[in-house]
Amino acid sequence: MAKRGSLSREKIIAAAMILLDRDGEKGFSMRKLAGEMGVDPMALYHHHRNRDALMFEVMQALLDQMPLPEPSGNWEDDIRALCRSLRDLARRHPGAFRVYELYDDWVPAEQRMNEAFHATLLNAGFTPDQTVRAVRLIIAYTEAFAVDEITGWLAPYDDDDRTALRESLSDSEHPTLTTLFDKITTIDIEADFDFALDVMLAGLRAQKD
Amino acid sequence: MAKRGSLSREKIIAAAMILLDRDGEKGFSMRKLAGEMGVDPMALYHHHRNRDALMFEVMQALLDQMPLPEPSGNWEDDIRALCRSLRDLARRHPGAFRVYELYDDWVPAEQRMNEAFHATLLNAGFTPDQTVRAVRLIIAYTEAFAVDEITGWLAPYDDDDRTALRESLSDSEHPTLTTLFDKITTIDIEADFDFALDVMLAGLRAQKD
DNA sequence: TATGATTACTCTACACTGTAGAGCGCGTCA
DNA sequence: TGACGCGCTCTACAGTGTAGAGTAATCATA
Repeated sequence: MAKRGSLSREKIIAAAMILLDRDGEKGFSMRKLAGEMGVDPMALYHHHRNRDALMFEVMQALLDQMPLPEPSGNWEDDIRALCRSLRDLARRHPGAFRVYELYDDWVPAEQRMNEAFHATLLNAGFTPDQTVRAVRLIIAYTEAFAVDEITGWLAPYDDDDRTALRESLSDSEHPTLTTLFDKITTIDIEADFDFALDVMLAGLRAQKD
Repeated sequence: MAKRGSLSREKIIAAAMILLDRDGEKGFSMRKLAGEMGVDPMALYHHHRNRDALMFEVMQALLDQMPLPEPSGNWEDDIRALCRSLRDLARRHPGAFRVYELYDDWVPAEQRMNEAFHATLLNAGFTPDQTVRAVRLIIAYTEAFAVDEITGWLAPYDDDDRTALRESLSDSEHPTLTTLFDKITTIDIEADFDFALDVMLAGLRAQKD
């Protein structure tokens, strides 16, 4: 039997996060986590009601780790910084972030981040309606981008992917994709992210006037 | 024993799609599908190598059902129409669409849609780089929006959600969210989608010059 | 220090997943 | 009629989450 103090809510949450980030969301199981911690699977249930409850705590811990950059006075810079911080969080904890994205209630810990986004835009002079809608757009995109990034979707295509794509294209049905083949398969992820932020911020700027 | 001709690749795909849309991605299982079709679970494996292979076929069928609106000559209208068509597809097949979103290779059938998006922007005068990046932005957002919509994330908050949100907010730590409470909980989904498209298109327009 | 209560853990078991491998019977062709 | 093969079923296994009962270590009290 494992030592008495070997488990605690916090230790389990921390270990779950490590396992998630190492083996991915699909690779996670309660039994595996218990094995990792040298303990019987059911021991975990003494500290967390069930798997979902544990995942909820992991998400809280995840979101608590997101740094909120200090407001600079320039709303566009601030939005950029917030988006980068969110994206970085996903890269630091890809597994936990995936869990967060798959979860379909909201997590109280997101309110810290939400407050920052909303305050930035509202203080910049956007109307309440614009603010709320703009935040939904920006966060939805940034999280989608982050998920694409951590699942390897935005890495430059390797040889297998290139030939697979080539074979799925017919010159007659996909002339544009054929033309753009090199651009599509060579991904500059930083430029992509910057481009998207530029577009959204320019669009928002236009809304103000 | 079930009648001989009761199964076929296509019938299984169609039945899987119906089951997915009815019970959701989590509610789907091979055994349940077999039960639904009045057949032993293993019978399905005679027509599809395994669950993943079947899901792949479902995604193909899904994407083949997406109508591509005729180009109008106005690139902004065309992008709007494509985004609406993609969103409508998700609403018609929420379960299957969810599977598509969770899948982490691409599906050949998406190339039809990709071609339309890329052609619209390239023909509108965007550079190849701009075109490729803009399409990634637009599709990433639209799909994220569609997922949020079909998972109920963008429905107006009910009473339970409102009180839960209220309780997770503290006036001192979340002054902006407290101020915006009504706007946040009253979601006008059509206005949201239009707003996001307006912003992205305005941003893209600005990139052209 | 002895005794009882509580707490932290383990064990067993169940219902559910996907799917490998063998078996069985109908339909078609020789 | 006989043989063959295709389409389906049966059984079984390893994996999942987790309920419920059992056990042992610790703490509280006398």
